Amino acid sequence: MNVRHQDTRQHLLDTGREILAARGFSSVGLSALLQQAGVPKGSFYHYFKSKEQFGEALLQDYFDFYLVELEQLFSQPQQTGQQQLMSYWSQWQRRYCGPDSRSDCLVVKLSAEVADLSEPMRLTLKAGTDQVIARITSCIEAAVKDGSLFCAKPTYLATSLYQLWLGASLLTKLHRDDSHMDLAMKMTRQLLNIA
Amino acid sequence: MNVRHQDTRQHLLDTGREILAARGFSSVGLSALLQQAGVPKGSFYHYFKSKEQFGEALLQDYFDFYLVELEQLFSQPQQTGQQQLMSYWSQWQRRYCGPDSRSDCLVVKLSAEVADLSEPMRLTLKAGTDQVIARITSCIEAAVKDGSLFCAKPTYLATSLYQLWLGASLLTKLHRDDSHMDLAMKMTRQLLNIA
DNA sequence: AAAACACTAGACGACTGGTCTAATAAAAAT
DNA sequence: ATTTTTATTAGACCAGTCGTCTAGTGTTTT
Repeated sequence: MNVRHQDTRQHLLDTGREILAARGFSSVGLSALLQQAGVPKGSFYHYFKSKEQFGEALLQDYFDFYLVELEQLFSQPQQTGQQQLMSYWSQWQRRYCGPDSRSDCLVVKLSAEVADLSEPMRLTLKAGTDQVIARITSCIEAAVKDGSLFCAKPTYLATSLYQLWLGASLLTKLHRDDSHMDLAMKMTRQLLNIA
Repeated sequence: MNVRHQDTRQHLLDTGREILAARGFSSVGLSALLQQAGVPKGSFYHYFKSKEQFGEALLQDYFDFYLVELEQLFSQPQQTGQQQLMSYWSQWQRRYCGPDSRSDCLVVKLSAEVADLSEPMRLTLKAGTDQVIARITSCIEAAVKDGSLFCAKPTYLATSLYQLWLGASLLTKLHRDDSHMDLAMKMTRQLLNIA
């Protein structure tokens, strides 16, 4: 395994994430990607066997990163489970607001477009979101155990909250303001019984 | 205003809605649309000045139709406000399930893709969803008045529910099963305090 | 009967799409 | 040092993109 090989490959994935998060999958051509990455066009098919497989790898890479980040957030020992949970939603809220309106959540940006377009990409998104929800669920369970939260069905709560924030993010893309994120936060507090 | 003029134009919009709901905006070429509609290419630019403006008209047409449907649902005098509301979510649930997996909700399908691509289309989607949420809100208000529902902030509730169902629909596109719709329905009942 | 208008036909241009083959550069092996 | 193998790139390729344009067909209106 050449190190430069991995470098270029990762560089393409990083650049791709940036562009796809802003412009979607179909409307981004390989030439745009390669030009921005500074990689010659001929090289692409050396690193990926197709654009679709590139998208799949990119999503996988995204979730790998996302889940590590989530793990860090949910394993702060000095915080209660409830606090850990809330810092996740706060982070989501923060990222989707402000003037840098471009969201970087690939789930929001690509799910609808890609689900009917590519089975491998759809399955990667499905597996990734399942893992995220599962991790949120286990954080809720921990919060119940440490007494910082009451919840009869952690799975349901985690899934519903994730649904809520996805929908709110979609509407934020239409509105370009904080209102839907703010409301999602309000509703989240309510569902978690936080005064 | 020629009647045949409106016919062909409407036929293009109908065909477009079908195709865009399945394949998105960017990945659908005019030729595919025109071929399926049986309309020659030369005609397209007589009715619409660009693909973008076509998309805008299509979304407007979609919301016009959707809001009429919603109005019918919410003006059944023999039903309580709560029942009217629930039949809306039931309809949403029904449409997104079953083996005909292709959802026909353009908000779910196009919002993320189009928001960063076309300002006119983004604004049409924004205005449309705002109207839908407003109509749901007024249904909730009616339900509060007729005593079939208790709710302190109808706007918040309507928006949150819409967010929830949007997110659930997105995940349904990834999963291709009923689970997320079922859960959204459970959570909806809970939020409306229905036993 | 003529002039005006509404609509259709599809070739065309300039360009971009993803993909692949053939050539080069680098590394390993002899 | 020379061959063999591998890693990487240049650019051709053609089908497809959106949008334009001219020529022609109908249909009204005058």
